[in-house]
Amino acid sequence: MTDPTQSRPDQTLAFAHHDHSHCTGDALAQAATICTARGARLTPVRRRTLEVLLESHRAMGAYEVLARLAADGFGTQPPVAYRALEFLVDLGLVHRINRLNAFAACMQPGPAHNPAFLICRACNLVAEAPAARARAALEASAAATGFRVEFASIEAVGLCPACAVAP
Amino acid sequence: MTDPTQSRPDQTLAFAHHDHSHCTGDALAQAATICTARGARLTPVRRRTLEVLLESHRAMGAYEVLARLAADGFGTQPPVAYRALEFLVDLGLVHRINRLNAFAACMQPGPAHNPAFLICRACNLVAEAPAARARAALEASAAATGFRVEFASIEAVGLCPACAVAP
DNA sequence: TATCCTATGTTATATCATAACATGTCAAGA
DNA sequence: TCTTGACATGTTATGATATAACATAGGATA
Repeated sequence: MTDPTQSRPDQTLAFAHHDHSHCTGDALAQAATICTARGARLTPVRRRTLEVLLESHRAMGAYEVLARLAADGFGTQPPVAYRALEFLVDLGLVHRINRLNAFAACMQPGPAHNPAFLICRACNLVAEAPAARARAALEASAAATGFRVEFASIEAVGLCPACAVAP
Repeated sequence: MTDPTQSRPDQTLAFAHHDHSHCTGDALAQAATICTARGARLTPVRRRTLEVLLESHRAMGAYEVLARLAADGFGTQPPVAYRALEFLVDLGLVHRINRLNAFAACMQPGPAHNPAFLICRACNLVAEAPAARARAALEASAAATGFRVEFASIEAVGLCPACAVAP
């Protein structure tokens, strides 16, 4: 069950080993498409911000992202990172992980993609998991109190398969 | 006059009008019981911290709590509030709302109480909703990737019944 | 090419959180 | 009773996260 070589549902890259440069390239290409479709501009800082997150494949703090941007010759002050991140979050290309005050690139950008996050407390990798059922359950529960859910964040902390084996 | 005009599931006080001083008293009494049972001390600062949260019935930032404590003659520096809050969170008497970087008193303290939070974006009230089903769905989804969930936070933002009517 | 909108950059400051250490309190055991 | 040790409370200082406000630059288009 924790064997990463087994076949699995296609919704998530999860924690399995995979050709990371490949999935990074895919996500970047998708990002460009989505930006074009929305009439938004994937400028150099924004693009680089997304790349940084895609390459690390984990949640990064804004200041950590900023350091990378500064090293690449972009601005050195917090708003540079926060603005790029906000842009990407608004387009659904990056997710904010509230629990960590951090940001992670979205692995399956697209409409209505609104996953749960699985945060490994040992290695800090963040994976996305389908959350449709959990959201449905939450909305039913909320509806019983008359509350109308507009947005929900579902974040789990635990151990990823690799770390569960060798903690 | 604890009269919600309709009957509802008993798990949550939710957003219905209710005798707030009454539920505050109940929660305080429960808190004392839980502390005793755990061999922990509900000291004046800790007790007052819980009262402040119970009275407001919404999520409050640590510095907001601190201001109240300082006004009541307790310490004036951040650790005073953060330590009391941490103590209460550890005992399950207070929840941390990651999305808001804030804290809210637990309305149904007790074992294995691990609700979802419903945050009204208009009036900032926070209610708890049963999350067992949503958690089960999340765990199933996570298990499919081999991830072992140890803790999950489920937070929804939206409109409470009152604010949905008169926004 | 003048103009407007957006993006990028800066300085300064707000907000949230914890490390490190000093003092006080209280109960258990010498 | 006195000592001791654990825990609680308080402080100063600093770290970490985030945004407000304003200046400059770039590109699209009337």
